[in-house]
Amino acid sequence: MPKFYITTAIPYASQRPHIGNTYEAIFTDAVARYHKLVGDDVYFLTGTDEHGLKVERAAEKAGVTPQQFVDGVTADLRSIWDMCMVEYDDFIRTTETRHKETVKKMFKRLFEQGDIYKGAYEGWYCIPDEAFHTESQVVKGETGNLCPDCGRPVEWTSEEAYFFRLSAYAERLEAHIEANPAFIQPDNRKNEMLNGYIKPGLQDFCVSRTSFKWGIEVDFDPGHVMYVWVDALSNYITALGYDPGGNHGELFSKYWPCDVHVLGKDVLRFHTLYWPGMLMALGIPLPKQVFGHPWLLMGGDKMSKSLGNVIYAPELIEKYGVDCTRYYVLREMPFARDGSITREQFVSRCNTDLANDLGNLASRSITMAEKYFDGNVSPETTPQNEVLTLCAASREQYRAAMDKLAMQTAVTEAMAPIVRANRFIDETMPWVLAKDESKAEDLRHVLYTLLETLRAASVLLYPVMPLAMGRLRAQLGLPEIPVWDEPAPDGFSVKRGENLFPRIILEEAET
RNA sequence: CGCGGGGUAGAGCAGUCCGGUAGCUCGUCGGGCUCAUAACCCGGAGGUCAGGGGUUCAAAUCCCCUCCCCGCAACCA
Repeated sequence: MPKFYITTAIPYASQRPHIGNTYEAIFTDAVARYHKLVGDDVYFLTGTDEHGLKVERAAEKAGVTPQQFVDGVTADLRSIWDMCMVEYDDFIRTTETRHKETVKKMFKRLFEQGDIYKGAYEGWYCIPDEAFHTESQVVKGETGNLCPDCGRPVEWTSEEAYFFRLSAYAERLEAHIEANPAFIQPDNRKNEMLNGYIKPGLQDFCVSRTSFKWGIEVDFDPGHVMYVWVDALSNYITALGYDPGGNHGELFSKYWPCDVHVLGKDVLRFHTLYWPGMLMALGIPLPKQVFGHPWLLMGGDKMSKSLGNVIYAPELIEKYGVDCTRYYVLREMPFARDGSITREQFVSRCNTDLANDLGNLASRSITMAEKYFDGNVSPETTPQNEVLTLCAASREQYRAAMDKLAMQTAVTEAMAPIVRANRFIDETMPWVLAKDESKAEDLRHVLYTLLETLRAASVLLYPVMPLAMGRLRAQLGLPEIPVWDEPAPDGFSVKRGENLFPRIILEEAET
């Protein structure tokens, strides 16, 4: 049984995750569920990045300790992941002892072997805010540069800091990226990494600070705490029981290297340059693939608090259900280009695809099966027709797309037979066949075709909508959880239940 | 000369790599059906494919130029 290790990036625990962040977890979950479906030994890791200045500040503002603060954010995040039916195997928090202890050892080892060195971090420093800003961040004022946060003057300041010697790995990184076309996905991002960062000259990056306290201590140099990269990125191996001394846990030996790191396009750089650089330094194999997914935009705009256009998953789930929410983001997000969500688009997509096409097909098919055959549809011979041929084709297309992480294509392929089957009903007119007793076997063939189409779809769409597909399968008289090679049954014994996807009525006030 | 992504029917998009009667979804108009969640099925209208020039028998698609929009600052994936 092939193993499949997949991760999300770990969201920063400074605030509640919105639907865009949540999309990443849902996407990763769907991929993980797909791999379980086809029989892989899947390990799915997610978690939270809980250190750093912003958390320290947010906690202060909230009047709680940083630990109390991240405890709250992480609990909320986990409840959102649960509502979204994101079923991870492990959840790592960077404030956990198991993580911190390993990271300290890693940091020390990297320092001892010369991959981490002490230097100076320079930048524009805002004294009242106690924060550094880069040249591009500061606001140009009449009397000098100003803090982008508070508007007060900033000073060019230097601070002692440790750096990771990424420059030493530039050639190896470039060679690896060139030699492994699948390493960076989507493809166009590969050139961006090569041309935008490696070729102009890779800079060493800062891995410690002395200007804030909320971080993992550099134990051989009190006063320094780790700054994001070594701390956060290493979660992918600390969670598996990696040991810088070589005494790895069972999970690490079994699941590393990672099959795919799923993350947002904005942090692709850190995962394709910084992280591999660190792994090379530690002598660990690189992840097989890093996928930088596009962003979910609110209409055409970036989702942001300041624009006040942020949507959170719980709100959608409470109103429209977990299946619609998952379906929307997975169906709507392209592979390489930003997707979009608005309430109108959401409602339209769910009504059209789920209520009108899929839900209604289930409803009319199962109702007819009960009406004409008391729910037992067992034809004497197995029908063969265009619809069933399409089912087989869609299954292959779906699989090919899923293996490439082309979720939108996979979902669209899975839905194709549903649309075809609705037409099939009009073509065959089962209500006419039902009036002629000599056509009973024909009628059975029609209904079997419809039910079998629904069964096939329930398998493909299970990773996307586990709850609704489980319900559909129950109505079809099938086990709730499908397997990829589930054979088409000789006959169906169905029982109608609640409508799977009630139509959503969008009220004026909600738009 | 900063980098990148876009500009195709009212809306959202595919097609552009590998030139050959312009396609999908939604909306709209007309028709059909009655098994179904006012759902489903069929048909119509609607586009000088941002603009200009070039190559070609033929360009949304290849080449050159111009214009416009969106990211690359921030909370943020």
